[in-house]
Amino acid sequence: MNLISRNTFVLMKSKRQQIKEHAARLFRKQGYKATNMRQLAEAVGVKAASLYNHISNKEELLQELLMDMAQLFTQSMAEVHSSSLNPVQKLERLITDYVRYTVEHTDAISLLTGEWVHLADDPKKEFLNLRDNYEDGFRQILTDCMEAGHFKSIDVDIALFSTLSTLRWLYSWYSKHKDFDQQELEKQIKTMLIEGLRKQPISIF
Amino acid sequence: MNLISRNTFVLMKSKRQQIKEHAARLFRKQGYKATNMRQLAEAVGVKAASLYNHISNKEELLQELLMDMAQLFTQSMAEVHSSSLNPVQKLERLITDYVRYTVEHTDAISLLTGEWVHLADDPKKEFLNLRDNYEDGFRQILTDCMEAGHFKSIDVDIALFSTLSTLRWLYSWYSKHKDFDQQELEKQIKTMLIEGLRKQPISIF
DNA sequence: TAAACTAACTAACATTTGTTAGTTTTGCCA
DNA sequence: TGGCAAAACTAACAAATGTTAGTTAGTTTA
Repeated sequence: MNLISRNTFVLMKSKRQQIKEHAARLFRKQGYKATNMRQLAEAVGVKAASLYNHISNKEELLQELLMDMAQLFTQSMAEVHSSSLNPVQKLERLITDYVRYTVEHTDAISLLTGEWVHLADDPKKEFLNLRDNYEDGFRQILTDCMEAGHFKSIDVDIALFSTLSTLRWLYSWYSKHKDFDQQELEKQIKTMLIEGLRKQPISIF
Repeated sequence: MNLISRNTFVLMKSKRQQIKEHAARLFRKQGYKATNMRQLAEAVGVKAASLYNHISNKEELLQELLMDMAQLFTQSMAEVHSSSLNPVQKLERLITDYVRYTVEHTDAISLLTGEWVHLADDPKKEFLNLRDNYEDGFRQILTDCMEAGHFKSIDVDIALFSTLSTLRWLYSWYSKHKDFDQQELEKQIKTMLIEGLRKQPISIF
């Protein structure tokens, strides 16, 4: 005992969490392979060997960062799936969640696009499995939107890929426009992705 | 002399070119940092030291692969810029070129998104400079489209980012759909990006 | 045929890197 | 205050990595 006095501040992040956040920032900037434990240690303000009092190895960091994010998306999809929203509303919710995750976890989110290749076989499978499930859920919702007559009937895989591309790249755009209001960003992305897909623009009604 | 007898086949690629292509494939699959010269050598069918008869160092490979692609885009933009097409036609041409480059140089194109971070300072600046110029040209054309009244007036930076996201991610989609006809892919991407952006869908006319 | 060049090979190098062992410091609580 | 656990430090390791040196075999040129 106890967290309060040991860490000086009541809500102070655990050392482990601090390490993960510094790791996310470095992995993003330099890539996982190009980031070494001495750099990470320096960022944390400690010697390299001391990191191992809090983590078991380097890959564990990448693994947890990726899985933490994957869990968020899995949860987002589960909530949307079990809701009673209509397809277009479901799509909007997914986009809202994606924008929020991007704003709240910019560094970790950025790792989702390319760094998972450095995972060992088993965690890689696990990660890709979650990602595939998310994509399948997304595809299903897009299909529902089309079948309900709300959207143009373009190839659903191309629509899916284009939509996810925009969302997956968002962290990069957001990093250069941190001042942009989150609500406004969310609205514009929805306009771009949803109204852009809609058979008839809302404005003509 | 001469290339013919030395290489057995008249149109045989130079060893240097072969190395670059293997490098592109490995850099894409594993990342630049995670690919070592012994792996590359094995892929080429030679010992690591022998590579240095054809290249001067590892980074040169990445540098040339990235610059080769950057030149393609720079040329594409220059041609479009000096053409007499209208803004929407210009946009279509950029998309056509992008799809073609992606199909013809899938591996090298994939490196554009993340691997440039591993360049040394000077080549990195050079690369990012070309990329920025391309983005500026693209932004200008989107702006022209909007001002000509062809497109919705959404934030041009968001439209730019969303469009480029789709194009930049295309290599990933294409890799899983190699059978998809290039012309058809081009058409669908245009529909998605251009008709999707258009104020009134063509279908209602 | 002799000289020159190309491109392969083996061996080895200096660094870098992730990680461990062993030790010391720190701060809480009895 | 003395004991204890957490967490820091120093030192060192084994492996991996990019690259160079020196050599050799084969091919082209003079």
